[in-house]
Amino acid sequence: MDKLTSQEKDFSTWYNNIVLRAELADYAPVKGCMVIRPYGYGIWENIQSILDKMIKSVGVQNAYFPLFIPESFIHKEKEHLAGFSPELAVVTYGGGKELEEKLIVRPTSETIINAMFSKWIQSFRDLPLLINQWANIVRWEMRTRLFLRTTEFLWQEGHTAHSTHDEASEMALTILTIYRDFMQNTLAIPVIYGTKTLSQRFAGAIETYTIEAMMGDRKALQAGTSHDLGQNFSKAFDITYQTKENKLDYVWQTSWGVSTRLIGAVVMVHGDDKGLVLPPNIAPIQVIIVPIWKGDEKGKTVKAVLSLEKRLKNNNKDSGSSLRVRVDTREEFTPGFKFNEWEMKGIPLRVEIGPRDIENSTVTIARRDEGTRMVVKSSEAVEVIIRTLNEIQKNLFLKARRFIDNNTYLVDDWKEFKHKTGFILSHWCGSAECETNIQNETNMTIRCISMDTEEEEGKCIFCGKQSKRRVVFAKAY
RNA sequence: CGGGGGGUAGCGCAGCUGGCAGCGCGCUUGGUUCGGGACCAAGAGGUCGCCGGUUCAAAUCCGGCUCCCCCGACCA
Repeated sequence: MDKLTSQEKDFSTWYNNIVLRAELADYAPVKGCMVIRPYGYGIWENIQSILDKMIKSVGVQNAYFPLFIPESFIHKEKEHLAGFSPELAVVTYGGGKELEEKLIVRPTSETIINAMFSKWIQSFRDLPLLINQWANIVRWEMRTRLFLRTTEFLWQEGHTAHSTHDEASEMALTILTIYRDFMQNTLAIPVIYGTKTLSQRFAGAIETYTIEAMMGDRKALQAGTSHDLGQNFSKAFDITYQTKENKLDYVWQTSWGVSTRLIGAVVMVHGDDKGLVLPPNIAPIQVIIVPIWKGDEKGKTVKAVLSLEKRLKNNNKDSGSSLRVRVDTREEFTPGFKFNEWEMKGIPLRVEIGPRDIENSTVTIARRDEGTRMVVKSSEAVEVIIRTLNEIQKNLFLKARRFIDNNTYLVDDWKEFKHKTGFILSHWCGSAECETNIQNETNMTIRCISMDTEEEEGKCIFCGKQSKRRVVFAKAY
């Protein structure tokens, strides 16, 4: 097996190699599309199951809407249409005949879901209506990258309707908080969060909230969005309800989503030159046990290995959160080969049980995040493994946090601004013109107007006009 | 859409001054190994991206087409 291209040498090649060699995904026969392989899909399933519980915890229910959207629906909200029309896939034939009305393959489901909402919502008693769906969508992007931007991708999209703007706005922020917590606690990826500028707002929203993460090459990746849609869609789709006072009013709405892009983020935030590094909370395999034997020791070794596997799997079994463990008993590979292979796949912990361990009643435990090894008593193995997995989860977050901190700069000088890479906190006057000029000259965009920064008097980094707060600039994926 | 690279065994590639289609890894079988990518032996595996042309003869030369990847513009 060849060595990986290093991150340092070519981050993009490194990323592609990891995705392919860790068997997360493969290129599909259709341009811009990918096949998510079992190992990569296992990560997605873990993301789904954890995030799904969080979404449901605030009263949202799952449903499923069709892949096809009548073309006329897309035309109902004009900003939405303008934003999406360049990247739509359209079906014109079906059953051997040209269709009377073309069908759009959904690029997002606001239109078809809201068409249904207008049927379902009559009274204030029907509100709030809180719906989520796990689905695939299609956007005909010019340039694609595995997980980060593919023609078809998987995501969850939430769509809600409320009786007041305050309530809708609060919903959009509640979801933003859920996304932030999920990123940080589950994926171990620190994020900044805030609002998008007008020019980067979702097509049809009155406010777009975003969470942004920093990848290993210091570029930003938008990891999730939550939109305050105001009444734009309810007016376009005539979603009205009768108030307590017997008046007719339009509902206030939100929509929000995260996608399989998160898997790409995990790769680019935690991965290293040995391969993938997975946070234990989403790793399909948390512990890999590698038996090592010479000659006739096989029987004893396998017995010890299977016994440890059983103890790990039975731990906490009743609470449904038992450890995900696998034993690598393949005889056609040497231990050294297996070590490298499982490191490529990012397994958080490796347990080795060999002749020395058998003799001393110990096991050897190797951490993927720090590359360290320790020998512990067999009787204490389960306890140590659980504790270490927790430490790895925390350590990955702290390392990533430190990386962001070390690559975030307060910049007030234009020359300095142009030469920095990372998150740049600078003043901006608020004009779209400056935003565009800055992008043209530096390739950097405003990632978000962070909710964590205080108001502060200053001067726009580009034009020098008055500014009330710093915003976050970065080059982005 | 602009710039670059590429399509030859499952993967990575060589062969391109026409003349029996190769190498490494992987795969199969048997044996020896096993604490950081083991070794020996014997095997299996190909319409050289597609169409056409030149030639006694084309992976190789000529024309056309097509698909993929990377960098940029666009975007989650």
